[in-house]
Amino acid sequence: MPEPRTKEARLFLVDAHAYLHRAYHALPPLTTSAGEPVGALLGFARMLLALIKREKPEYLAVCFDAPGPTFRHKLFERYKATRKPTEEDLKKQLGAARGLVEAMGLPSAEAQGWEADDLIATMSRKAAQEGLRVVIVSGDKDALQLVDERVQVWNEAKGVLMDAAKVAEKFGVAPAQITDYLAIVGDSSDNVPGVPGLGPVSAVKLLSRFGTLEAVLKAAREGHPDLTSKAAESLKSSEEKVRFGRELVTLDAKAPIPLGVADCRLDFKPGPALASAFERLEFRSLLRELGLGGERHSAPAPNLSGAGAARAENSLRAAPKGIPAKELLKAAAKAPEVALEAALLEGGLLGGGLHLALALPDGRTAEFKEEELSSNRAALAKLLLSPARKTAYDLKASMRALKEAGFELEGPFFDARIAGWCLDPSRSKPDLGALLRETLGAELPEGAGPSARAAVLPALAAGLSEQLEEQKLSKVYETLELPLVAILARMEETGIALDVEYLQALRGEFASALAAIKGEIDALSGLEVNLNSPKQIGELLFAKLGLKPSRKTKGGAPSTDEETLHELAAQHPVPAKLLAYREVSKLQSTYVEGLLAKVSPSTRRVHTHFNQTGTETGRLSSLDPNLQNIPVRTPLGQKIRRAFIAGKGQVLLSADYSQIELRILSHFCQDPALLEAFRSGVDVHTRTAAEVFGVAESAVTKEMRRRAKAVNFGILYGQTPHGLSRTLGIPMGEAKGIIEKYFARYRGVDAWIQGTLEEARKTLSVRTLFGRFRRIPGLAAKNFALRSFAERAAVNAPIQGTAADIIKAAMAALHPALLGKAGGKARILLQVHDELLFELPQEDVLEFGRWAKGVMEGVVKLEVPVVVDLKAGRSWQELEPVS
DNA sequence: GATTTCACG
DNA sequence: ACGTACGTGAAATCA
Repeated sequence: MPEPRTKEARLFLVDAHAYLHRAYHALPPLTTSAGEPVGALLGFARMLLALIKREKPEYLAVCFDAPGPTFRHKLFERYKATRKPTEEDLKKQLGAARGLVEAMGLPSAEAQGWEADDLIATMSRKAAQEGLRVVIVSGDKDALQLVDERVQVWNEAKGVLMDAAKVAEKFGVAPAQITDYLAIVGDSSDNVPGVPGLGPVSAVKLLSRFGTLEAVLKAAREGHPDLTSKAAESLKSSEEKVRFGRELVTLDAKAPIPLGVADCRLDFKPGPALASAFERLEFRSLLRELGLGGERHSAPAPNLSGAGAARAENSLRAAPKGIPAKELLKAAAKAPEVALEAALLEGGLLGGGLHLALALPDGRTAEFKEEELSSNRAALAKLLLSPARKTAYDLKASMRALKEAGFELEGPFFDARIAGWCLDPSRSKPDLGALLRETLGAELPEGAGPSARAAVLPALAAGLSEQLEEQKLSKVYETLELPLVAILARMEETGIALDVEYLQALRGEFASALAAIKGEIDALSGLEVNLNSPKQIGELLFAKLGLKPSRKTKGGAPSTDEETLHELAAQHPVPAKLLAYREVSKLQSTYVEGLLAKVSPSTRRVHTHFNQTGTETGRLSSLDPNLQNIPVRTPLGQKIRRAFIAGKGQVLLSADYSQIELRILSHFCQDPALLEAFRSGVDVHTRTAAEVFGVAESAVTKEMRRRAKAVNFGILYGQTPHGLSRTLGIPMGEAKGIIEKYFARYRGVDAWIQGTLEEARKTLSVRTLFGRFRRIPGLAAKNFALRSFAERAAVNAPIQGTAADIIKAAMAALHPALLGKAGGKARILLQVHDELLFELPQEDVLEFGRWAKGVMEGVVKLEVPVVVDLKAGRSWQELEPVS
């Protein structure tokens, strides 16, 4: 049925405490100049203002919990007992919020002995009866019981509007059944007990079979055949508790509040009461946005001085001003810089439409959608290719969206997200607002659209540039990171071909294997457990089969991981079967099914996304799907790798840096023995084995080499005797002995580690060979474990990070050929930390391979040779050395 | 959403 | 006496 055309008036109901909680945890602990905490209040006010601006509700009520106990506390003294006591700062602000809402002139409700949820239920019923639509702003599952044809629940944090259909889709029950559902499933945060052993799936099954909780309980009492005996027992023994739970989660729509629907009519005009409240709370940015004075700029920008600061201030002060697209394009012709934010809107079968926002440094902005794009295509295309600097937050995303819509983008570029990450790589989340606040001390309005986001970019870029300069990070940013953006965009767009038919056959093979193993385990153990559940496996192994748990997990449960299962395999046949099951199950779900689900129907290839700002060390990461962790170590795993193939007439070429991290270590520590090992070209692990175990290289056994290899890797990670003893499965004492011998033979390594730590403790940070920076605050920790963790990270980061620098520099150096400008036919598909994977015509392998090897090896000069190995073949699994 | 496990370099 | 290798992302279960 089509939606009614006429727009009905809507009542928005807001749970004040939920809003305040969200704001409290989302924002840093801001205070007024007098030290009064106001962070949550600022967020709260911003969220309310954003809601009003965006939704323009005809009616609104902000509902407060009353202080003091409610009927639920009397009902169940442990109600919410598991919740942490409210922090003192938040408590103060909860009290002040009522006054703030009043000053803002917004309708509000509160009733002694009642919770905000009950007031919302009450108001919701009243309004629905009077024919209004109701939108409850809440992330709380309890609120869903109120949903009906007129009432919806909006989960703002997730951006989902829940109606009856969505509730059914998400939970599998009707809104009227939500209380029964929650009573069965339970809710630990509200101390609702639930029925032990019954989870969401069982709850849905039971409720759809019997309709109501009471009917389910009755069926359990009567031993109804549709109930398993286990479920019936559990239900019977928790009958009283579950009824209690139901009462706890049931909202009471009979709260005695004088507020009527008519009282909630919203006529929001910021007036003097609001202005004086905001002034007292020192919400200057809000005052300015509402046009209520506050002409003084808020906090001075932290870490910012000089010309960049002035530029940033000036251009931020210019309020964003929307102008027609045509006009902006004309003005942009003379501008040195244009900021942009592009995205593809969700679209139909023909793909989504482009939505582009442009901003000039003077604050003028324009939005381009279908109409503006089609009537200004030529002028826009020209601007995007012009020498004006293109500034973005996540340039690669904008670049790809533009490309999809047929627009090429040419440099120079600035990417604020990458700049922010270079300055502090722990800042990895996509959050323009936080970056703006930390860089310029300015606020991005809540829910700012593309225009508003683009408008702050020129100022932000100026601030970031200045900081990059100050922190000596400009070179890393400009020479390693920026050139990578277009390369990664191209790699994502190219994708890699998958042998889909092969994978489908593999899916069948794995499915039978899984069923077979499961059958064997069931037979051996005499019961059925979910082999995917570590909890159930633990019960099977340790309770039923009586095996001895060896280690515990972080959460205190007995561990069932691979290492444990290997140990247990000596005692019983089941653990070995479990290991086999785990291996196949992992390959099936993550790789076979995971990859098949990601094959693009239009290209028949998979297109990963490279996150350029996702690690603390400078590496890339790959996601959706992750193509940097494709199996390789086991024969079954190699079957997965075999699915990655080259296109017709082409081959895959892999170029990987040999032992790059150990070579970097030798460069850093200048240890003569280690340098000599790499200069002589011997197998470094064999050499280490000979040194540590005091034998000739020719006398090194496989086991000796294996141990030496573990030691070499261990060094890169901040070796400990315990760690080595575990990876090698040898006693601690033996591991300790090996490490001591290593450090005695390679004295320079230990000296470098100690020197690196000493230097790092001074600045609480480390740098790579190319100058990439990482903060390591944990070095100052009092807690031993935290500090040790930080020390290992401090040793590892310069090595791992330098390796990342090197391969990034190589990619930038390969750039012209990769973009096909030099007539190159090779396309780069993937980067896997020390490996680049190309696709190219068979006949070009030798020539291109030699060239790429030369570029990769020559991009950095170390004290030891940098060596790249080439391999090529039809699939990623069948690679043969290229000579 | 947190926990556990496991794939890679 | 502390509790361990460094860096990632994804799937499944369970609360």
